[in-house]
Amino acid sequence: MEVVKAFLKSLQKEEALNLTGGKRGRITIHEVASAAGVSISTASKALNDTGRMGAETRERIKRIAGEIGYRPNALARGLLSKRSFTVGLLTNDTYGRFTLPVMAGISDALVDHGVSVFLCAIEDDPALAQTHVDAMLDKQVDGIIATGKRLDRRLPVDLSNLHVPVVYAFTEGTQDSVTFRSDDEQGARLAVEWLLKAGRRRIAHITGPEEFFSVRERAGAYHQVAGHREPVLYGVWSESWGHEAIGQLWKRSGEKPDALFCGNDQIARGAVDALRERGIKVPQDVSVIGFDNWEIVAAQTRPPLTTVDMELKELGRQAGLTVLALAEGRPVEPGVRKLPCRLIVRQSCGGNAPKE
Amino acid sequence: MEVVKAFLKSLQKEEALNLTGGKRGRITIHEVASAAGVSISTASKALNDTGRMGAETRERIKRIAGEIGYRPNALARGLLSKRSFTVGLLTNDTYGRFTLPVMAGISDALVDHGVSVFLCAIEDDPALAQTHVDAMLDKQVDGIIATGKRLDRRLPVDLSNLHVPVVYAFTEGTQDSVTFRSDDEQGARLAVEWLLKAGRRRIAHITGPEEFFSVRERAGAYHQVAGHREPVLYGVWSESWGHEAIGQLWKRSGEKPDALFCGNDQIARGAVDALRERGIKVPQDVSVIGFDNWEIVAAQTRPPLTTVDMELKELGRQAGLTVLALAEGRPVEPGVRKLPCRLIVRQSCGGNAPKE
DNA sequence: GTCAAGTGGGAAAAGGTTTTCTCATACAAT
DNA sequence: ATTGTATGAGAAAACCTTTTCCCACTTGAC
Repeated sequence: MEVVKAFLKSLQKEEALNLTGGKRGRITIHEVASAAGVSISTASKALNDTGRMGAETRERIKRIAGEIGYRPNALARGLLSKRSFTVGLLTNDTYGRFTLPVMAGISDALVDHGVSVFLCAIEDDPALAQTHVDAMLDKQVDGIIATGKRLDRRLPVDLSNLHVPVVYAFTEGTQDSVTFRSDDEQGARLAVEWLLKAGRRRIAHITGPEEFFSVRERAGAYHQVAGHREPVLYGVWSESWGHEAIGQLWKRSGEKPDALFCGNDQIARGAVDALRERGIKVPQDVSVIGFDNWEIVAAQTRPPLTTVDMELKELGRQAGLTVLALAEGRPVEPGVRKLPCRLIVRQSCGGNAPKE
Repeated sequence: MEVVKAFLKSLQKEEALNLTGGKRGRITIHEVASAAGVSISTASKALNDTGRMGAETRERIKRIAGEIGYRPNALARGLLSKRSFTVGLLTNDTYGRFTLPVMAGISDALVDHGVSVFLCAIEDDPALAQTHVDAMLDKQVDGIIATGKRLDRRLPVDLSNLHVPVVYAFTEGTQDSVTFRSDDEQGARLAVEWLLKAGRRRIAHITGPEEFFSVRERAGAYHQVAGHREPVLYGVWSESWGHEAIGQLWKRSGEKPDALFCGNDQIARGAVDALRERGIKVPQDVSVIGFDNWEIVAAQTRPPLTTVDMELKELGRQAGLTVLALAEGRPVEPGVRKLPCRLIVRQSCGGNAPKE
């Protein structure tokens, strides 16, 4: 309601603006038409390469439009076409660790199509989420992409019966929706196989809380590939847990691990630090591999971490293209699409950098 | 006659709606009007609390609108009012370290006003930047906020002669524009004074590249408050530089510093690690203070870093409110506005946690 | 009984664009 | 000369709201 009030006020102000500086009033297709001495219909058809007209007329109109700096009003166009060339990105990942790459991918894929992206950060606040969704719907977004920080959690808002397409990326979607996620199992396999290939045999797995779906998936792949040689240490997603886990492992009797597969880069970093404090050399004595490829952590660790990248930008790109396809009415098969992870080789494992 | 025609038309539309499953075609004010048995003008006036009509008529229309789930089409509204309730955020900070808090502040301030935010990440690519700006302008944004990762650099695109208001936040603006930035001088003073208050006297300053404006400003404040007791070590913004700087300092003859004021949290972290490796205790032997309050770094350091927070979210909030004011034609004094920093007390300095 | 003022509500224009339909001209074929 | 057929271009409707008139009716006063 207060919105409307402000709106009234702004209308009054506009005249004042005209008086003060004449900044208002964009160039419309009417200006183009009258400058070219044609009707607006002809101008429109010329600019959109539709309709029939003389080639030289078309060219002339286009030229004039360019010269006077005409740009079509997307609001008017959207009103008619029911396409706003706008999508919304909804996220509850306040920190942006996952959202930012996804966002970059979406934007990257859609900017060529003239689509802009509303970013809405909702912090697990259902009311805020609903406010944002309503605002986007009012603005006639062509679609919504929901993203989060966890594969097995929903956003705190129901997106299932909207009249615009919804695509889920890195968060749990509804039945019959399109969902993009990383293939954590494959990523974990990549990591463990790399350690095996480096000749390591006693590979430990230090990871996050067991209730995370991706933790269980990665641990499963670890068990499968590594063959249960070492136990899995579940904890939290922090450096200090990585540090502490090394304490636990080295307190035990028997042979120590010669490799660590860590659930994320922060844990890996904590572990590497702990190993250094014990005088254990990475990668000579112990190889360490992380997960996430969070540059700020992985690249700044000494030595820099070899790690698994979930290719979130590519994930965002595909989510963007998919929501666009849906918006244009092209058919898209519903279901969960797993995108492969990629191993980023740095120096914490020995081994060589990848060819590419 | 007219009435009958409109009625027929609406009937047809409704049938079509029912056939397709009801997903297409949002509810418009026409539906509200016909459901309430009034004209669309009356419906509009009822919903906007304008015009004259019976109180019970107004209430009835509002109730019906609510019941059938009417939401006004922002495109149509915007076309008329020339306000889209949309602003653009332009950033070249790919990593999001600075942009994300700023974005959060903007969104936080504007969501109550029904304004949504386009996020455009341009990676120092002028062509990409222009594409995004054009797309936003076409979509009739009410204003643009430009933000970056450095106070003394411009975005690679000229925003000076747009017909929408532009506000700069954490990036260099043009003459006569409104610019928000952190008060790095005050922030640095805060840090050094805190160290002095903790009884430290030999305070070293390890910081980033001298060509950064904020580096010089912070160093200036350091000199002023600490009284030149120790030299300034300029380097790069990385942990390894912090690590190396400790090497340089401790290689020198004479008394060692008893406190470090670091140019950012990464440097501080590198320094803390280096000190620990030398068996020097933080904060008992040396107090360390960082800058940025980048949680992922500051909170995970052992011990967690006391650091200076630039209050970027508040900065974003003010930038958002300012661009809104400008969009509504309210007068705003141009110039640079410095926002105070805040000291976040953790454990790397001794001292107590703040009261609040 | 007429007039003025007040009240409740509607018709229509406006905003910028696209699209469908119609019209006018020219030219070829009959 | 008449019909038929391309061809080029314009008029008008449509998208959904808001806002500005304007009309019809009631009431009270003279």
